[in-house]
Amino acid sequence: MREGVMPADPERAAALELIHRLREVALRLELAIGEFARTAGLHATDVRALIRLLDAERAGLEATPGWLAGQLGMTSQATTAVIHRLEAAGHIERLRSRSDGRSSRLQVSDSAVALGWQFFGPLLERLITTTEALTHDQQTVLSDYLTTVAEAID
Amino acid sequence: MREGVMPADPERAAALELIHRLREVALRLELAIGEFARTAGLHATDVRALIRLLDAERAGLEATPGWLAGQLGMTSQATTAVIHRLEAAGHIERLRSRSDGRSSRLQVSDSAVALGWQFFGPLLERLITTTEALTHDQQTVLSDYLTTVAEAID
DNA sequence: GAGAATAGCTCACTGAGTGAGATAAATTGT
DNA sequence: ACAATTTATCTCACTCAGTGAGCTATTCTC
Repeated sequence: MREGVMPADPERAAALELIHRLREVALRLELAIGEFARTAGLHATDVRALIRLLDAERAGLEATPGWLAGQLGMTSQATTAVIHRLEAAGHIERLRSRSDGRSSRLQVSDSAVALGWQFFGPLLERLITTTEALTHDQQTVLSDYLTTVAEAID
Repeated sequence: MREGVMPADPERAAALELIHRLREVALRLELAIGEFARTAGLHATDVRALIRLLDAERAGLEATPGWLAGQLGMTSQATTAVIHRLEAAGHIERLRSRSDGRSSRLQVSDSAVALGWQFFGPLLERLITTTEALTHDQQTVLSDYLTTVAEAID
């Protein structure tokens, strides 16, 4: 069954198993996002956009439509549509960028944050509990590993 | 800035940071899938379907259209379309299920595996190297954590 | 074996995302 | 200072992925 792809190297097999588990988590997160989108009357893309906008806010970056397009891996036109949808739903506000007159600053509204908190709150609490149960050293290992993986994907 | 969502509890803040990092990995994986889909002339959904089918094969499960629909979080009609696209592209084969005459068994073709290996191979090798660099204990911590997280999401 | 439930499909439709091209602000060259 | 170029975003027309309604065939239940 698919020889050549998974040779009988136990170390390698264990590493693959772990990577598959990580992918499994990624996939389930994506499904959760889709489910949330459905309950909120949004699309998965819209939710992903909101998440990225909140990330930008947390990191202190200025979120512009162009930046968002890059984050979503979509064209600027599609991103324009996403922004219009989110704006119409009252989930984001478009403020003028004072550094560049062509661009605009995107800001997530409090209502959107509350909505996300309502849906993802319980899950997040569970995850926090799970994470806090780890020792500081274990958390460091995890954090370093995830950082390395994120860079490897890019 | 968004008071109340992230209180000044250092333990909690560290846990949140870690969870955000995990989400970051999930997001980048999704982007990589989208990029692969584009180069292969497929859609992100199609690639996700192939991944799930390979997962099923690895786990020794019989992958039916209905099962796949559930895995993708989509309707059965949309899944039918996905299957038709993948079948037309020669990436999967439809075999008759002998346990249930209404259903069919989906099997990923060798060409699709080769295609995926070609694109994700280098990334996978990097990830394996990163993962193998960990001690056995560290791998166990990671594996357990990821398993718990996956269950928490469900 | 009749009735209910289940697995998958076709059809008609909506709308998300793309390509081509327009507009307007910023940057560069002279 | 001002024309030429580049950059950031948007509009328009179109394609096709995904949904809802409803059909057929097979399996399960009594």
